[in-house]
Amino acid sequence: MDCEQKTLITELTQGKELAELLRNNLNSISSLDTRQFLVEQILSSYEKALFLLNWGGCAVEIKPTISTLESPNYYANSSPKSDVSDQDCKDQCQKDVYKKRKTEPRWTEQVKVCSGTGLEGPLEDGYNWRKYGQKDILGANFPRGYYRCTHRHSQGCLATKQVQKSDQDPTIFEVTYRGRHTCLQASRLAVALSPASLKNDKSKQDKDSCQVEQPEQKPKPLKELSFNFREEVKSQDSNNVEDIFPLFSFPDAYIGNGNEENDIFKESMMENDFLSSLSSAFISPATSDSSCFAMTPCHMNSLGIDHNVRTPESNLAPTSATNSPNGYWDISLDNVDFDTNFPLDNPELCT
DNA sequence: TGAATTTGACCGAT
DNA sequence: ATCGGTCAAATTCA
Repeated sequence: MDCEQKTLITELTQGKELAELLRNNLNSISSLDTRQFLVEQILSSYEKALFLLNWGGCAVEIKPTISTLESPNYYANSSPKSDVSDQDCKDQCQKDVYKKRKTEPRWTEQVKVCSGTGLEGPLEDGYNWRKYGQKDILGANFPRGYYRCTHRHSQGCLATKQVQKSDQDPTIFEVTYRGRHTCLQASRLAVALSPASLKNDKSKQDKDSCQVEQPEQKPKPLKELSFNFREEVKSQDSNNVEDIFPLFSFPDAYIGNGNEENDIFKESMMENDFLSSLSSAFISPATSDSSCFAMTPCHMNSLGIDHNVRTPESNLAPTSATNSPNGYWDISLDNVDFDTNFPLDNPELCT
């Protein structure tokens, strides 16, 4: 086993132990700071592990994030030339941003809309999105809507998604996600767990129904909690391991801030053993990092819901979780549960 | 009145 | 030159 793998296992093991520690702390009266510290440590471990998987090597470096790339200071500080005009710098920044965005993790989720429920149109995925464009796509019957995270400017979150009604089945929306959410959308959970929202969960989609350009996503309850209103069909479309191991982050509400809603959350977690399911839930690429309530394909299977997996670039060619052209996807969802037996030393995973 | 959406223009990739 | 993705001014909404 080489140094790379050892470091990787060390980081993942550390992350697991920290997570267990955090779980124990949830039952105690430990301070918020303690729990936040644990969360930060967990995130740090996973970030390092992801870096190793992405770039290899033993030395863990800090690669610039998108937000830092887009920061004017980043380029100002990184450019050795002082005589570069502002315009040149701006142009270069723009080019690099485009390049970087092209390398963002990307995956597609298909959302089947159940007619007659009053919930036509893709339900929100728990994040707040703002529409920034719409395009007619060559060869497609329906336009494609472009959405970015509402917190793009306030928190520098660069997650985006594209929503397009399927040509084959207009009841299916193909949602392509790009980039991870780096924002903290605490309202997602707080709202979701409020008794009122749970009571009135089915709601307010009427305005947007049956429009491709519809999925207006203002802060609303987590629909993953009522996933029976839709089927999710997910697919992988990325060579980026972050799709498989999306950054695991807790919104504020997960961490706890002492308010009533959070108490409800904690009770809910204890009652339903939510934490025990997080390890599998958070690997759901379609819901990315903090969508801990999302159903993974495994869950869907367990519920007897069919799912197909396909990639846009493969032109709808059916594939499976274990049939990916890229090596990372060979880590099938069935195998990934952050079990201590996770086969990191399997050479096949590194091809 | 601020936030969200619409839509034509612009830009980079191919 | 064309296409997909993004920007940003205008418009609409709450």
